[in-house]
Amino acid sequence: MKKSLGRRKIEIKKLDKKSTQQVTFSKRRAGLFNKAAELSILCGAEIAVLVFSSRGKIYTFGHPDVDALLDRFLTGNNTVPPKPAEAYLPIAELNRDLSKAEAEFEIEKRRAAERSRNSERFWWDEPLESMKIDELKRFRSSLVELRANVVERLEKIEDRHCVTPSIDIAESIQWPETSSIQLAAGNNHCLPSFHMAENRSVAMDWEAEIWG
Amino acid sequence: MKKSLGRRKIEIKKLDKKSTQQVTFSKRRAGLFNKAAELSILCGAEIAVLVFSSRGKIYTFGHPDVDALLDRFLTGNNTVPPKPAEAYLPIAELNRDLSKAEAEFEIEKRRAAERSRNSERFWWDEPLESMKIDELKRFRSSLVELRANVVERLEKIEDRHCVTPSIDIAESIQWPETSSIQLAAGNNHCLPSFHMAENRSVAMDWEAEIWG
DNA sequence: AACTATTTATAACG
DNA sequence: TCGTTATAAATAGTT
Repeated sequence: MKKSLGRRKIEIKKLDKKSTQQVTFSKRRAGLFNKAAELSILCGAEIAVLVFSSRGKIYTFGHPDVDALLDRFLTGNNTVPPKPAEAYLPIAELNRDLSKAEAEFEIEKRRAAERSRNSERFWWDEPLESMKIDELKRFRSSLVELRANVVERLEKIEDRHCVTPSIDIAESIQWPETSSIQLAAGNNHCLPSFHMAENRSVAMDWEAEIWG
Repeated sequence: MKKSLGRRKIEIKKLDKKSTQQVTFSKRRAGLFNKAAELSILCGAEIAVLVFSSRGKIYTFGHPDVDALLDRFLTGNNTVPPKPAEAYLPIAELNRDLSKAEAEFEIEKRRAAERSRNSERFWWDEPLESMKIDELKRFRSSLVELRANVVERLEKIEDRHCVTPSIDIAESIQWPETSSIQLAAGNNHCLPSFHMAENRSVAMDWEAEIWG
């Protein structure tokens, strides 16, 4: 007899139920750190992982040491085989044939910034094709964050009370050579409830607006 | 007939064979970044992952932005991350610019189509790894979700504003002060993974994924 | 870079 | 939060 249905497939989108999100956050954070540890051991890689929970709590994993890795990353003191110089050069330097496009893009970007400044449009309305890929990722992230913040802010207004943002001490994982991996457990605070839109026709209108 | 023995269990220790290590590094690094992306989306977490290969090559994953997260971590300024001022404009202005933005968006799309027709390759047309395509899929669904939710919340707020005039909604939702737009190009720490290049069919798949 | 047989991760539940 | 279980997802070895 079945004691459980077992694992079910889920869509990768923000979990609406806070309890589920909490559990999933703990489990997957542990899984992520474990994957990072395995990768570093198997391949001799050095890895730092920083995780900020939606409530601002920090969890880190680092081998051999988070701060050392961050310092190495930020100062560029990456003295082992020098990374390709192009990795930190402007895109325009990558391919001369694209210089014209690059210039166009820069101009378009300035225009966009100007428009945003004038409130003629919003940053999240920028044409997607004018962004490079990591900007797309940042854009997406901003949207997700925007949504979270709008919702949270509206919750505050509706509930007529303020929520004090918490500042938590980082729970860090640093591990000595060849030791077994320790995973820190953390507790989360409640998230503002978040409801999916029920008016799908409106959603589809929006979708059509963006995706044509 | 068995075409392979399938996955074998391995001990988590440094891989001795270089070729194996390289392949494993690529596979698991992609897996790690994917896990990080899923966790950040599912739980609204902000995550930065830095990976230094044994040869010193740097790969990073960041949500929403590696540099911003590192800065947050190092400065201990672990409050709610700053958002573009535009994200907090009065609600009344949210709807106003949509049609204009849509029109501009259409123009931008046509320009892109034109470039495409001329076989003018741009750096953002470079084919992506499956992982990044996956992220873009999630990006799109996040967009749709965001729009649905914004619309829903605005409708709710409008109703409430009529019923309970004790709170000035528009003023409450506005953010005090923020400076710059996030659209400006930052460092491109993920560049190594953008160098895959030269598979046009994949690029077209990616474009189709976005423009549907 | 594909392909599978397996191992590993994890969603739902108690 | 912890344990269980069934299932989804990742991936080691091979081609």
